[in-house]
Amino acid sequence: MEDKYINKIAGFYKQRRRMPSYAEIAELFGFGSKNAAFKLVNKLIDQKFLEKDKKGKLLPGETFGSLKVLGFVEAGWPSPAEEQLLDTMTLDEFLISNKEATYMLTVKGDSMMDAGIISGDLVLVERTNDAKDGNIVVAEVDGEWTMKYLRKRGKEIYLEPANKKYSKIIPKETLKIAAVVKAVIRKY
Amino acid sequence: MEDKYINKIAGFYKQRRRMPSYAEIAELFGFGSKNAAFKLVNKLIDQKFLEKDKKGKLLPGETFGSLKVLGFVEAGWPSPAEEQLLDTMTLDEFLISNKEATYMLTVKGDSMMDAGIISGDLVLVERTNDAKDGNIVVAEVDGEWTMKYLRKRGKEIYLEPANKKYSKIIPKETLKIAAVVKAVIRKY
DNA sequence: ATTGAAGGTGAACGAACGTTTACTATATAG
DNA sequence: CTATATAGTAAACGTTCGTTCACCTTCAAT
Repeated sequence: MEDKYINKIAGFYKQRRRMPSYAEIAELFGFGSKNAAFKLVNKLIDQKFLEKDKKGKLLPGETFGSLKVLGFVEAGWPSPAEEQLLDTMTLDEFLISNKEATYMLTVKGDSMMDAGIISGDLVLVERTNDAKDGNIVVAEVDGEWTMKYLRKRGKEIYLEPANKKYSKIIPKETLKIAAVVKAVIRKY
Repeated sequence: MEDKYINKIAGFYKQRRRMPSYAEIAELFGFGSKNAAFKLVNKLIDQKFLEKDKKGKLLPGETFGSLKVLGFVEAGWPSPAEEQLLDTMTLDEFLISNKEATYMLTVKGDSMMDAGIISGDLVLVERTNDAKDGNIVVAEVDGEWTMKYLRKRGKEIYLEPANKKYSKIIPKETLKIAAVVKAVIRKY
């Protein structure tokens, strides 16, 4: 019932990238008075769709721009009543810890196939200097750029594909690690 | 140089989930005057870090909460100068078209392994009624919930795993498709 | 029939808003 | 040295802000 209210406000937020003022909410719903908007908003706050600053500014509530997270659905799909209890989250916060240093790039080739990374996938990588053994890294080895597992065996450092077809790469001259892979994303 | 300015403003935005006013920006940097903030902001707008409403309200600029998107790094890592030219995007917008109907759930089992979906992965699914042949779907078949390829061969409808170890599932009684998989996410 | 929420209008409040103008100090360039 | 741009203060502007109060319907419960 109240869904169409949040939808309109969420629409405003999506388009304008900020929350509307009370006057704007009133206009949005065709109210003649800001007070009507004010009362509406207070109800939506009770229902956790919106939040308010200590300065009175509106904020998107918890269930606003966020995803519903299910465990696995062996028990069947949750009913609307159960949905209220679901955890929520935003993808950006979940996947990205350091925005400044995070990049997205496209995967080519099949050398990481056994790790579930296939050609066309997107990877989120973070520029960092402390790549650890076992991390998947983007690196420049002897002048060529690749994405492989990083292996450290004592002093020996080399790269290893996740595909039996290929063999490990031991740097002859230089091995420069540019970034480590934080997440893989495949979109259909 | 100017980085610390955006960082502070971005910090405010992250914490408070809205943009600061000029008075708040002034306070943030220890300015005694709103005008100092005003001038600062105009410079940051020139540099595309911020944007402004027609009402004068501040908005996060294009390079604000968004990811830098690289092609593939065969050409090496972009220099700071080249970075300015990179495309940017937010994950949420990229992955989610219909927030209301999108859920995230955890994958169990290895039946979709050959499609690059392994146990522990997260999948973004969208509740919909028009699943097409070839889609990966979350479905209830004869009372059990699974995630498989959907196959339609004329009138015949069945589910097919992406793993040679398993064989296709032809529903004896009921096949209820709850959602189709839109994206796969694996976090390290 | 009376009461009492709900849901709306309309006006008013002080405070905060974005913006402008005028002025000062401090560098930097010619 | 002088001119000029830069970065800041300070005060004032009209507007919009969130909020409140008084009032009017409509409709359901008592």
